[in-house]
Amino acid sequence: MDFKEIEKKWQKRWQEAHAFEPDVGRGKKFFLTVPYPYMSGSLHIGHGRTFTIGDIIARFKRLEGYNVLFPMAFHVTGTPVLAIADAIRNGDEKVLTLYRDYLRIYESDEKRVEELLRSFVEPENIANYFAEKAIEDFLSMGYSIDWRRKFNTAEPIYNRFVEWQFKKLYEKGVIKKGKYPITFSPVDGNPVGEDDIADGDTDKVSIMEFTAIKFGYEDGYLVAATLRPETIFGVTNLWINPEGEYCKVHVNDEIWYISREAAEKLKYQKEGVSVEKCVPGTYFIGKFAKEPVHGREVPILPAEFVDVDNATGVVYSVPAHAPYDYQALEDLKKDAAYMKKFNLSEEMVKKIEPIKIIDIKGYDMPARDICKKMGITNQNDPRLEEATQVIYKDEFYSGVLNEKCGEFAGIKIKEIKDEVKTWLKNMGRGDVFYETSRKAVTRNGHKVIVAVLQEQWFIDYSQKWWKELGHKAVERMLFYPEKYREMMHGIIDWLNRRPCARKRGLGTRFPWNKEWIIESLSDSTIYMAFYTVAHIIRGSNIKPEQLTEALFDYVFLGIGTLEEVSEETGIPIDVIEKMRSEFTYWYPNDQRHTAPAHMSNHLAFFIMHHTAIFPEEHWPGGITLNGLMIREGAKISKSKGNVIPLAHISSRYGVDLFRLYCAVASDLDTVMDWKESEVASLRRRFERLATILEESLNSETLAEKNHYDRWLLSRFYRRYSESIEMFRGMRIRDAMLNMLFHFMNDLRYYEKHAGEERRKKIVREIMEDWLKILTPVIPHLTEEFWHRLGHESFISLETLSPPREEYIDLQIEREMEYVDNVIEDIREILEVARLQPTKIYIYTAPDWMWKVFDAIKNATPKDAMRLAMQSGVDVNKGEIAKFVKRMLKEKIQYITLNEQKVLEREKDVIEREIGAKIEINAEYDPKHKRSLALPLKPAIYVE
RNA sequence: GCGGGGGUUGCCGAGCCAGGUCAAAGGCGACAGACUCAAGAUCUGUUCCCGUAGGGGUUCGCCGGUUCGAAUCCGGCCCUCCGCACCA
Repeated sequence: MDFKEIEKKWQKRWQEAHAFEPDVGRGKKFFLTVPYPYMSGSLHIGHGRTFTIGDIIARFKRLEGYNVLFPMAFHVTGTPVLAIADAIRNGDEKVLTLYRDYLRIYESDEKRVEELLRSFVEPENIANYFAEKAIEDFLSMGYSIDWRRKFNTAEPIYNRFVEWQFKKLYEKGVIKKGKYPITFSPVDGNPVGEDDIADGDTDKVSIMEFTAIKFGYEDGYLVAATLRPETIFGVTNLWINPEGEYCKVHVNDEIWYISREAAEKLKYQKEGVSVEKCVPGTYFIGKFAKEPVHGREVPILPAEFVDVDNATGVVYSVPAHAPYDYQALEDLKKDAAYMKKFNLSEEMVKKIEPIKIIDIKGYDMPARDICKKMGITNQNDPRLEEATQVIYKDEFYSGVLNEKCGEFAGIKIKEIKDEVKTWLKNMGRGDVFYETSRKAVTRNGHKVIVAVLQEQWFIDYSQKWWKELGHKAVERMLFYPEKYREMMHGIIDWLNRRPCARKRGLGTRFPWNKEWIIESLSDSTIYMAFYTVAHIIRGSNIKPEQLTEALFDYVFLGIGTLEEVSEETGIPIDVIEKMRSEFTYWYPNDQRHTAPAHMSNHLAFFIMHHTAIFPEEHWPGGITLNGLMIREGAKISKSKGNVIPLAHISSRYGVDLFRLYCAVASDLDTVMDWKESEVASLRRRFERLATILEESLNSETLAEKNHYDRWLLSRFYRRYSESIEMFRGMRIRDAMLNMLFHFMNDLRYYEKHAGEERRKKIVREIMEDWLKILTPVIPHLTEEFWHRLGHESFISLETLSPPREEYIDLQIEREMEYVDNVIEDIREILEVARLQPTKIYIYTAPDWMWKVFDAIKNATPKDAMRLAMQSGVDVNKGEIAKFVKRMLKEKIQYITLNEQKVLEREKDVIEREIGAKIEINAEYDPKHKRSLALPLKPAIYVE
């Protein structure tokens, strides 16, 4: 069979017939979405898993009789394609090579490749080209998508929709403006994300908030930074790096003294910062500054451990609780020459004693204790970092501020930290200084600092009413796997304010400030609603400017009147009515299927924005998720060179085979490994299926049914019925394993007993039902056979037949199981006893045993003996007791069965399997085996 | 750090949520046999250990607990994977 030809044929026929373009109002509906892909390149098999599962769900829902809408669009919002276009314009060889490779997936003419590549200097061209190719890819995968509704997120009509969304959010009071710290590259003049930072993916850079504490000094403040503001009560001195350079900085109307590096950073963190002059660190050493709490004069001392490029470059010393401070002070006290170098009075330095301000069990003077314990003897010992961590943790969780801390005395550190911070700020002596969690540079080697955006726009998710709505929605939704429900509750709790606009990128301009572009995740939260009307907007030639707030209010929220809206927009009443009815028919989005990576951003926003904007009946119905796809154990990535484009699936593997692999290779929730060896063995299985189906095409059905037929039909319809339930419960893998692997094993078993010819007939008997249950996963093959059977309709649009319960016959299945058990027992005996049989005798249990068995069939082990004795059989009590004990031990499940009859019937089969003659219940019993027989477990004697 | 998973017999991977019928599905691999000139495909059987009669023994990350009984429930420990805000 030419699978490729079959694929193409049916894809074309579906398209020509507009098979998957559903209209409003045909019975119960199901609206399924999968997030649109970002179009910066071609799609590969990793993406393919999610879309394929989505399509399988859509197709199964059609089988169940739903009117299914499965739309798709393209995401082009954001900066990546801009960066790519820039790189191409600048002749970046790596990017050129990458995109040349992408183009060669689709283009065979090298001249055309170069031509297209040159066009990619325009970001829109990249997005448009790959979006167009993605449609081809999706079509070639047999996805049942309604393409009439496609759009991309840079289109004016979509921009209007996003603007509307933001207006709605603004009305709810969740769009806000404020300051926000971000990682930033001063050289590039841009914010930097994880992707822009060298090793950012493996070694994350986070933003640390230091408390800057102002120590009175000359005409201003010497500003020390700390992560432990509560230790201010224990300050004994300040540390300055004598090798560093420090500057006098005007911060609005204040004067700060901080390191040169810190001054540079501060310019990006505060407004009104200017540097007056800089001097060497030595300039300050030996002088005094006033600590802010009591105004004590504390000396400024030299320390090499101070990093001028970390926070303000000024450190205040708390030798009682900070190991670095303790050790630096000890070092200094011992080094007379060093003190002399800086003209420090030895007496003054030696007088400095740690001030203990935190009481904690197990420590006398924490910093000293730990340095002694670890054997640290100088301030350059790298283990000081570890010591600091230990003390910090211990004090944070179990330390209590003591009487030296004024109003904060007696309170645990973890409860008081933030209050001390606020207290200092309110006194005008505390401020915030942001620093990166580690030294970082961009991929181009430019320094990364923390900058504070002064006028950042946010969506404020922190509001209580909103979170409550979010939780309520999550509670009502379907989640599969179920564990993600709890996770989503957690994410909603954690959501805070999120910047929603940036200065660069493609997308929608921010309605209240056109310099800003709405950020790419914030513009993709409720767009499923747009699918319901996109084709009407396009089909009726509605201009972007006609898409007013009033129009969308009417269509999506039912606010206003048709007449008013029609008058305002100039859109005919019937068109607006159509839009409104499309929306109300299709909404809510019943199921959204994607990957778990989207949980904490997109999916959370998806839920939250729906709850803020739409009434409850239009909130999302459910979220289903599938894990990542990897290849031969490795992550799929361009850099690894192990990418298989979706466009190559058809020729390299076959689409149905790929879809089948997606369905059965692993559960939805687990990582799926694309392994060539597994694919190959699945291919054999798939081709075997095709052969079996093909062989039955022209076969007659069975005129009369024997017990083997009844057995097979029973197995089939039981599996069929189970699989429908599995599909409903999103257990796609189990459903398919059942209908394919397990049922094909049944067929093999059947063929062994009933023969090949009969198999062909019985397959013909169940073929329509079999094809239907398989069609969501392997639509092309099933469509082909469906039509070869003479059907005119598309199987893709057929409805499942109800399982034929009348065929499900547990008795017949048990009988076969019984026979198999007998065969297996004989085999085991032959093997263990190493016998070459000449003849085998089988003895079934006597009638009285069956009577007792029947009496105790539902009994608990406790009651069994009593019931057995009361069963009224005329056998000696000891016999009965012995029998009951054996039965309890063997744990034989009760079924009614005439053993002798079944064995007689299957005699030929057993003899063939064993390769020896058998005799049932013969008088001959030389080894007295007959007495070992139990119901359903006959005694066996081999000669 | 915060949050969420997972550790099962050669490998992959079910089962564990609703404890017993679990030596534990299915696939792959391996071995033996049938078919074939041969190979491949297909089919049959075996694949934790012991066993000359259908039996017994030891397993489901480690330690302990609950129970008549635990891969399955509870507690602790070790290891591992994933997500974490301006990035689509």
